[in-house]
Amino acid sequence: MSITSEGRRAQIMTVMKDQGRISVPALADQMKVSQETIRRDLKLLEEAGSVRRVHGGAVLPSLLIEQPVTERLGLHRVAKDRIAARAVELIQEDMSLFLDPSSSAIALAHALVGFHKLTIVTNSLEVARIVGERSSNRLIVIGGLYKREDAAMFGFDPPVLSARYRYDIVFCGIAAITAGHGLMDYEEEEAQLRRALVPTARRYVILADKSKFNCMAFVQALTFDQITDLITDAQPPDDIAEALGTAGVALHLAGRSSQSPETR
Amino acid sequence: MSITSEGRRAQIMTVMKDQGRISVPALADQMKVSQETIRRDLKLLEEAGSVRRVHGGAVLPSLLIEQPVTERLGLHRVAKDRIAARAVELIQEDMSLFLDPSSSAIALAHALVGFHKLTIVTNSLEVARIVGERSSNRLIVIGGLYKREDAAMFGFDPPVLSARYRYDIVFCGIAAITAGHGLMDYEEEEAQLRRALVPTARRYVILADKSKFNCMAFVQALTFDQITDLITDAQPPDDIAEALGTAGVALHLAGRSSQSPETR
DNA sequence: TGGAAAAATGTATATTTCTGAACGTTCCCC
DNA sequence: GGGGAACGTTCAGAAATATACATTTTTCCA
Repeated sequence: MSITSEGRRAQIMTVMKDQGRISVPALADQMKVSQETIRRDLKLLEEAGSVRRVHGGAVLPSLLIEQPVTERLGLHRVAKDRIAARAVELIQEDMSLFLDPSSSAIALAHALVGFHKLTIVTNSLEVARIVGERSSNRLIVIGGLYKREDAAMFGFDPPVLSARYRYDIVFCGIAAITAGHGLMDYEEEEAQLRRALVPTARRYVILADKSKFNCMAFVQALTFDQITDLITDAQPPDDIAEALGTAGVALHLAGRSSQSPETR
Repeated sequence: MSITSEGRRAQIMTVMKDQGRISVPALADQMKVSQETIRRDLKLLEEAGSVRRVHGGAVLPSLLIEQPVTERLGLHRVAKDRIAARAVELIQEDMSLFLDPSSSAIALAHALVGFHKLTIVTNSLEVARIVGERSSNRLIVIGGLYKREDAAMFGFDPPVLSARYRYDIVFCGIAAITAGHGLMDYEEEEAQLRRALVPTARRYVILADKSKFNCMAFVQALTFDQITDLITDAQPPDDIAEALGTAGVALHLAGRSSQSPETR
């Protein structure tokens, strides 16, 4: 069947995705190798993040994610909340908004409870849940194939459907920003969605905490001149600030200062 | 089923989320391990914050008890769980299923965690959330305008999209059943969806607890000869049973017998 | 094409982890 | 306060894993 060790590991992943979990003896029997070899394979696959090892075998990591999705927001939660608060200042009743599947957009969704007459469009299951449960705004959900990593729907509909609408503001998160490469994502599908939204947006707002500056991701999603606003929580590096200025992007700093300029 | 201890704890969590509380002896009996092992599992799960231990067993921590749609599920919860357990018996790996936005379908969604290779299509946000979080099955969400009362999407897509697919089984709840009027809904949109699904279904299964018999609703959604199976928790009245028989609908009774016997 | 180095695999043994039973303690209910 | 059920602790056996080393296979350069 497969002679190389690499091929065997690929086979293991096939079985894993098929069954969700697998035991070492079962794999050894199936692959006609010793259990030790299987353990070495699983060790490698674990280091690659493809599986999670447990006593007796291994399971797919997705099966173990049990924390509520609200927890996943946790990484730069305070920063995202501040950014969301700043984003709310751009919103007025009766506007139509698009929220993408990013943790920043989830934070923003939470902050929308004060509004009642917005039209909110999203392909994020989490954003839909929050808006659907907690506000009286109009909600339109974009369907498609569900991607577990993003907790969102992709595939056939997003490009088609989003082109049907015109948004007063599109809110998107982003994986990475550099002066040279613009705005980047980790996955092509997300990048495609963000590009498809460009012509539909009167105003295109990127939500990005400072950890996104000057790191890299795989896919170039947007250039600076395709967006209109960037909301972040710290002054970006000089080269990025200059690129933003050249492209005419409005920079909003979210922080204690911008919360209430008055001494109140 | 699962040999690993990790898998057993995952199973315990499944039972927990299903029933809200569980006793040590019941779990030991169900998992075929000693009560001591169960106590160790519960200890670990408590440390992880997944359950709260009480004398005699464990309960879900109050924070994890969902209120929105699960509230509705509470009404005839035990019956719906039994019906879901019976419905699972009709399902096999690799099947394609449609789940509608009904509390019965939500109960069924919870019961699908044992499967890994299903294709599940739904326009219910709640079903999507459950399937998306807790299983590795393929999930396709139908988009549209969100209706708060149903926690589901309706409007432009359901009739179009559902016609794209062919389902091995369509599972639907229903508001009311009488011998004379067939299967009824409260709202036209739900009825439209259920009618639109008829030509796409190889098998059309209605999930209905006994409280649905001989009450009335506004919209006639389906006739008996449009469905193939009815799963319920009590023998229906004679006239309905006769109508089902005439239309060739298979009647499945879900009861304690088809469940694992509980000492409680 | 040898043939040695490197990688992969198998085997043996030590170590860790898991499990169940025994026994003493705690808690609940009458 | 007492009986019984539930709980925690400890220990030994079993299972799984890690480590060390021998053996085989592959690679690749002279």
